Amino acid sequence: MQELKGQRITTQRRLLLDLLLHSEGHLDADELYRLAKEREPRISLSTVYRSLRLFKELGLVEKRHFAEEHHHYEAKGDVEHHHLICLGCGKVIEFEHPLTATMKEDVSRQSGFDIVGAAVYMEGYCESCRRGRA
Amino acid sequence: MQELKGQRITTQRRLLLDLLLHSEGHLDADELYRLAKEREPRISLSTVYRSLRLFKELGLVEKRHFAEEHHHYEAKGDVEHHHLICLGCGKVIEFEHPLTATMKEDVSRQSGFDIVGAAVYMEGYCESCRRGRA
DNA sequence: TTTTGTGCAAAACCTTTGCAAGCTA
DNA sequence: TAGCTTGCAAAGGTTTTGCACAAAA
Repeated sequence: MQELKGQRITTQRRLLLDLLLHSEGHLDADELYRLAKEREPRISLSTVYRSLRLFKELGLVEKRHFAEEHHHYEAKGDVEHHHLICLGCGKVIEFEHPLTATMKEDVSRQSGFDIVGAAVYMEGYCESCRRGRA
Repeated sequence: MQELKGQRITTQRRLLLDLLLHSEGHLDADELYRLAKEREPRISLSTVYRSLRLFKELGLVEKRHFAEEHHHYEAKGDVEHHHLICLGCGKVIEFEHPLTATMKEDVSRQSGFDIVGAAVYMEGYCESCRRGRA
């Protein structure tokens, strides 16, 4: 665990990072806090928030803003992936798409920005929710 | 102003919608509240929140979750556009891109979703911020 | 031993809600 | 007039912060 460049490696940080890496993704602060308490009952919610901010600054996790609610955090994987959210049941599906790279280049060229990240959110209704609504 | 299908047209709602339509977009609730108070000093923040929720339900505005902060609201225009945010100065640039349509179709076909909306967020550093950092 | 991180409690925010009074249709 | 909408104040939920103690380097 060299990942915390310069920052101290504490029991709490190791535990939280571990939970983020091994979870299926999309944890919010409170869910992470509850999971962490199972293994480390004295951990505090402030520590969870402070660690998440640190991890984000170090580029280890990403902070997502899904449709309606609060923030979700997800450990950064190798491939950039995007999110499709069902407005009916809230299910989140991840996908990749080759065109995002092209889009990034185009936007970068047109705007003069140095683009460091791109996120695509799509929303709609999944098959079962659509059946329920029809 | 037929836009409020069935809902009552009040001074407050007319004012808020007007501000949203004529602003350069990306107002948050508090900014909108301050603008509205200049013209209607007795308006309350609750009314702003209630109206924003209503407008959103009617499809008149969109709620955006930019990089770090709280929600921003933007009147829905004719063309779907996306956002590029400068991590240095916070500037928000809007852009359109033809490939999003293709992407929507692909994702819809692969997932079986009926996709009703797509949003692309990119972040990076604009030219002047990049110069400052170099 | 020095510096950084933690837990706790309190504060700061943003957003929603209950209720009596006001306004729209 | 009947019912929806408002303003106010209070509550709710999430996130941040101050401080004394604990842990890491």
